[in-house]
Amino acid sequence: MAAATPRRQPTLDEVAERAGVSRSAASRVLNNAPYVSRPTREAVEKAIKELGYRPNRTARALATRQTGIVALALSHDDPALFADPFFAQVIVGVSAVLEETDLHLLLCLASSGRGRSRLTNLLQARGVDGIMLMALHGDDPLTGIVDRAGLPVVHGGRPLHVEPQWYVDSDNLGGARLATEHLLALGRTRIVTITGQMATQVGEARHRGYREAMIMAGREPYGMAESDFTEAGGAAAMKLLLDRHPDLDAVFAASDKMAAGALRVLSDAGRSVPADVAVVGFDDLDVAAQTDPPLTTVHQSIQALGREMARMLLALIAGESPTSLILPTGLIRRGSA
Amino acid sequence: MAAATPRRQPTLDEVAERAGVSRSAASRVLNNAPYVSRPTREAVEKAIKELGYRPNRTARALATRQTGIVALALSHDDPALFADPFFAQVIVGVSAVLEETDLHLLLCLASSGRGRSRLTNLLQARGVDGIMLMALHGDDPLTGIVDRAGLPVVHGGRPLHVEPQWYVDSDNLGGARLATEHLLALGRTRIVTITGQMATQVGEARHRGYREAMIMAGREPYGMAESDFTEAGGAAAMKLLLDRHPDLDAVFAASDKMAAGALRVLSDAGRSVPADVAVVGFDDLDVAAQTDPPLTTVHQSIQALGREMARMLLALIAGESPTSLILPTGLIRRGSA
DNA sequence: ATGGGGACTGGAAGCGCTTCCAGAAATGTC
DNA sequence: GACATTTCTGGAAGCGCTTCCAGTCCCCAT
Repeated sequence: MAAATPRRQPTLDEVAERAGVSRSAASRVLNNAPYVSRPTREAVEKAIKELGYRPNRTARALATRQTGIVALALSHDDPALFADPFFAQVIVGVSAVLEETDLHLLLCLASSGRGRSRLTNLLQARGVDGIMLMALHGDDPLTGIVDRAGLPVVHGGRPLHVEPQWYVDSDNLGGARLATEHLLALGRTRIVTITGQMATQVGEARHRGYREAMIMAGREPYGMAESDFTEAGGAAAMKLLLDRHPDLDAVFAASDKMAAGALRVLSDAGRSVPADVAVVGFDDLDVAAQTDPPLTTVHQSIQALGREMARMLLALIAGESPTSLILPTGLIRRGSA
Repeated sequence: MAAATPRRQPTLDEVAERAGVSRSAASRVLNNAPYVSRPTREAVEKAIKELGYRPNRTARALATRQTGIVALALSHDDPALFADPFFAQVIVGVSAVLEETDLHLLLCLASSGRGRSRLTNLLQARGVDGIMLMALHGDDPLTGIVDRAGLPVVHGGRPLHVEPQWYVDSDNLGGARLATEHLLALGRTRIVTITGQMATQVGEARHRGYREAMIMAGREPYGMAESDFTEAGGAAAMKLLLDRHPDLDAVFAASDKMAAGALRVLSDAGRSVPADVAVVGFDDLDVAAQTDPPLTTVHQSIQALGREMARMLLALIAGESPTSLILPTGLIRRGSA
């Protein structure tokens, strides 16, 4: 680089020499291993301070076979959709836990083929000590790649048809049930649902929660439209449902964004919320508090998801056998239901 | 870990042995260095394939003194505010460039003291080959830490009172001028501004752009209120300004979120936009297209910022001397002005 | 005095790769 | 056919750390 480094960083050998001890001794004080005498320790510490010595991470990694780095791999159809605050929340959660350790976070946006092969490479080259994976699609090839790596792997959410050994997931099923039960408790009977993509585990689980709640209450599922978790998608689905079931009196939308779209359509159609139609969303994003009326929704903590993923990975790396987690969701009552 | 790795990954020595050549020869084909005969190359390639060999990243890093990792360090007062899509955009831009190389991205959320010392450590321990820094506050201690590391450093945005050697920045000054000039061209004369924090370079630059445009047009700056880039802050500032300058006929808000807040207050106050009051924002976030009326604003591409930062860092690592960049901003005309 | 056991120590062998170098082999030149 | 080049090769020395191991030293019970 153009901004020259004045001189090499000092090495452990130099520290040892200056302290008048062997390199092994110096290494021992560095890792504060047992069997180091007071004078040795002090001499080494003095030398370290005087030289401004910092152990070289790479060298240590080679010797210990531990890189001190864990990866978070994110997959999404559209790389630009990484901008979804969802991912940011995961990262915040993960970082919060890692901050307490001396592990660092490597971020892999692995949507493209190129990204996937980079990830494969990273794993096989033992570039990280473990990996957290958020693959949102059912049949994401990442899942296989990562499981084959022979490294500790924690999944965020579950792929559609397989149960990974270690995962952290939100209780989507339970949350959707909660939402639907709330609507039923309100006396609504003609409850429809707007689902996310049924090809994702999240979409499927939230839909199943709705169905189960309806059936448990002795009712047939009243109507559903598959959408894509977006506001525009939610609006389109709502139009469709109004058309097919003009007498609907409640809707459970599997995401807040879709709920927001639905709210807009309902208002345009002259239905008042919650009087004519009660609406419940899912996610409890910021948007939920800002709709008109404010959205009753199912809360899940994405930061907590990130945190638990990181904790689980740490445990795995430490050789423990943690158990997979399903994080609780809860109903937040606001104005729309 | 509990999921046992079946067996060690093969090493280059084993590849060499199997191919019947020396380790140096094998290394040469790996890095396709010159002076490798056809038969040697083929024998090694065959052995690699048969063994499923992958060069160990750490070992290579130690030998070459290049980790193949670059860091992106983000600093913010409130770590939770990392959820701002701004950062996600930067990451998307950076990743897009890195994807074409074989460098990986290490993400450091370094708001806390702990985060900062971790970063310091990482740099001094030569854990990365270079670093990109987004320090939003003027006197962020990160700036000093990073500059002292003796590693290639690229700044995103400029700290308040210093000009880093290598940076990429949006043309905040020019954009603010553009916005104000647009308002002037519309015949508005009583133009006020809502600024972001003046302790940040962005806040200061956008305010200066407003002032300069006013003065160039032969007018005194008509009124300003310092805010904090948020919607709530923008609303509060707008109230203040309406109070102090009831006859204002235009407002330049230094962020779209503040503009959205201002719009809300104006509408509550019975002022129609743009008839009574013209409004221009800054950033061109998604929210700008969704306000009522849609917001005329200054566009800047955060992804491009990320991309250019990454490119600049690559150049620096390659030993070149790139030149700092100021990315253009442009006016997007929508309904509010 | 004697031996047994802990507390320390430094030498040496790695970790898995790159790279320098001296020399062998192949090629070219007249 | 003699010589200078050029291509190719493997040995060996790193990169900067950890860790095993065989000792040395010292203290205390016998």
